[in-house]
Amino acid sequence: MGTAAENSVLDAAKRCCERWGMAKVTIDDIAAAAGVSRATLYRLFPGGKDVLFDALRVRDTEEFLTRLSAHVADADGFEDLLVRCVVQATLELRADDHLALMLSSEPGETANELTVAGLPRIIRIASVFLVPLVEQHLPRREAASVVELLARLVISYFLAPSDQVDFGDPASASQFIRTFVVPAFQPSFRS
Amino acid sequence: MGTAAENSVLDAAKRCCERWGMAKVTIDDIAAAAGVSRATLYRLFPGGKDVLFDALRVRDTEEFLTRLSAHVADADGFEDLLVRCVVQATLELRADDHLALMLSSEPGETANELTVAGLPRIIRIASVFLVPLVEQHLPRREAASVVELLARLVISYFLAPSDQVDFGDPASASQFIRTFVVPAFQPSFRS
DNA sequence: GACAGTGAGACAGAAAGAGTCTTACTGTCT
DNA sequence: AGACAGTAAGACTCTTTCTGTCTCACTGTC
Repeated sequence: MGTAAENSVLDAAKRCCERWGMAKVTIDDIAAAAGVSRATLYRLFPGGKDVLFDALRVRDTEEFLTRLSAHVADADGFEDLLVRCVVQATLELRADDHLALMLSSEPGETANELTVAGLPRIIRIASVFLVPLVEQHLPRREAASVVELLARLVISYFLAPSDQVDFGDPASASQFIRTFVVPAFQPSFRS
Repeated sequence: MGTAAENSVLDAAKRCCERWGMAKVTIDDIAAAAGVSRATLYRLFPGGKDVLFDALRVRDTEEFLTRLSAHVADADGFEDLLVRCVVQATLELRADDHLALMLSSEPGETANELTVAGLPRIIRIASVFLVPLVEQHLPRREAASVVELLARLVISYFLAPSDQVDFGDPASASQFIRTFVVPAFQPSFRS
């Protein structure tokens, strides 16, 4: 529970993301939507990304799972959904965002505190199998309507380290990064 | 009826606008969504704005009226809808776009061929009187969800000068502005 | 083989965004 | 009344993105 102004900003950010998608939202959009000035927004949050980070976080695992299953029902299948989610999230998020998300499971947390075992399997699976897929089909950006969902899903997974998915136990965080994440950002992948 | 590539681009542009809103769509978005290169896109259309112009045009008056009435059912009322439309469209469109629309009722048409009498009344009134208003109150961008609708409606009005909608005959342009437009820019409306 | 059409992407200039800072306004406390 | 904190507006600089043009390599057709 933050202040009224904080909640106003976070709500506005959420609305903006729903309307335009995370990648298209600007600070000015959020500030205008919240009815606050940019100065106020920067007083409440360190930077623009922090606003989105907080706004899109799914703190309630229950809510997250509910939302997930709702979308699974719509999709052709679960695996298909996973593919689409991670493809889009990977294409939408920039490298530094990705790493930031990788390296912190909570906003204030440092990379050292990361426990790889806490990372949900979906990310690992997706990272491993999606890179070649994307390289092959390279649709860059799809016109899909799941773009926003993806980013939320990925973030949700990262921020719900306590959910019961077994990650399979890669040896260490750095190995995980080297194995799955770094390749995803090779030139050929990014096209 | 254009070529297959043209239609592909126009469809893609339409989808992009639906997803992100007209103001957020880029040439690269459209090209990627259409599966064509930027070079091809620029060979088919003089510029990015022309793509949107063609994509968002409502050629079929019947379709336009159907869409309009659908939105009227959602809105608080018809007048409210009009106000929101013009407010938002004015905020979204930049001045030169506005003028471009003012000066051509068909893509290839020159300004000289324009017959002012053919322009639907609401647009003419709104365009003339809204610009100074916006400049004064300058709320920049609003958080409304009708952004996309607006642009389409405005363009639709321009391109369907023969449609039968009766605007209730305000006594004069200034009265229309005072009655419907000015209140829209009061602080209470904006939050 | 000429050739038109295409995708990829380099490039420069233009536009928009991020983050900081200054100014002025408003309400509260003393 | 005066100090003071919080805020809106927007100027400003620096960075990023977008636009539109161009070149180059590839592909299929005549």
